[in-house]
Amino acid sequence: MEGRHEYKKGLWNSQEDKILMEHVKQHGVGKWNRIAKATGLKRCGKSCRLRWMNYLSPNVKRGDFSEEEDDLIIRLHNLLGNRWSLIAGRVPGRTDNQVKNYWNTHLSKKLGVNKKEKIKTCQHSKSPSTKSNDMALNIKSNPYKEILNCSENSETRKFLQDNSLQEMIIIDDFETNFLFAGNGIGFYGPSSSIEPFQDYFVDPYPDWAAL
DNA sequence: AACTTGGGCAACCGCGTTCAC
DNA sequence: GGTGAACGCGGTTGCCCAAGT
Repeated sequence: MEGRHEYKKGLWNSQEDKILMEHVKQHGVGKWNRIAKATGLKRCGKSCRLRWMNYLSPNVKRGDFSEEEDDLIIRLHNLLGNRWSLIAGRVPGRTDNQVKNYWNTHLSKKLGVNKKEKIKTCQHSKSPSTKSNDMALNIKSNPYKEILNCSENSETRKFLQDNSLQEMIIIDDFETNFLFAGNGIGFYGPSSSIEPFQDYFVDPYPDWAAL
C-alpha cells in the first residue's frame, strides 16, 4: 500500500530521473509500484509512471508543435472531443498530457473555444440498449463488446478479433469521409471505399440483446 | 527594483477499468 | 465470481517565470 510510505511530491530532479531511467533500462516499463522499494526512490508508482511516460521515455518528442501537428490535433479533437490519449496516439511522439496542455493553452485560444464548453459525451457507454436508434457497427463473427466512448460523431468501441480484445474508433463525419482506426490498422477516406473492412458493416437497427 | 499578474506546463488527484490471485 | 492491487485516463492544481505596472 502506497499510503504506508512517505512519498515525495512535486518536480523531479535529475538524480531521481537518473534512478528511474536506470531502473527502466534494466527491468523495462511496468511494475511501477515496485520501483520505490527496488531503488529507494521516494516516489509512488503513479508518479514514476507519469514521469516516464511524459518526460523520460525516448519516444517523447520535445519542442514546439508543428503546423501539421496543430492541424491534426484540431481535427482529431473536433471528432473525438477530450479523448487525449486517443488523440495523442495519432500524433507521433506526443503524449496525452502534452496534447491536453497544448490544447488548453494554445489551440483552444486560437480557435476561440470556451473552456467551459463541455464536449458532448455519450451517456450510454455501458448501456448500448438505450441506443437503439443509433447506427451500430456489427462485426461478423466478432461480437461487439462495448462502447467505450462516443461524442457527437464518433465512437470508440471494443470488439473481439482472433480471441483478442481490439479497440476501434469510428468516425462518420470527417469532412464527409470515414475514419476507422483499430489496433494496428487504420483507414481514412470516402465512405464508399472501405474495401479493406468488408468484414465490418454498419447495422442501423442492431439487436443489442443478441450482441 | 519590487511587486503583481497571468501563461505555460509538469505533476497530482480521483475514479473507472483491468489484472492477478 | 469476489477482491485488492495496479494501471490508465481526464480534470485540476500549483509552481515557475516572464511581462506588466
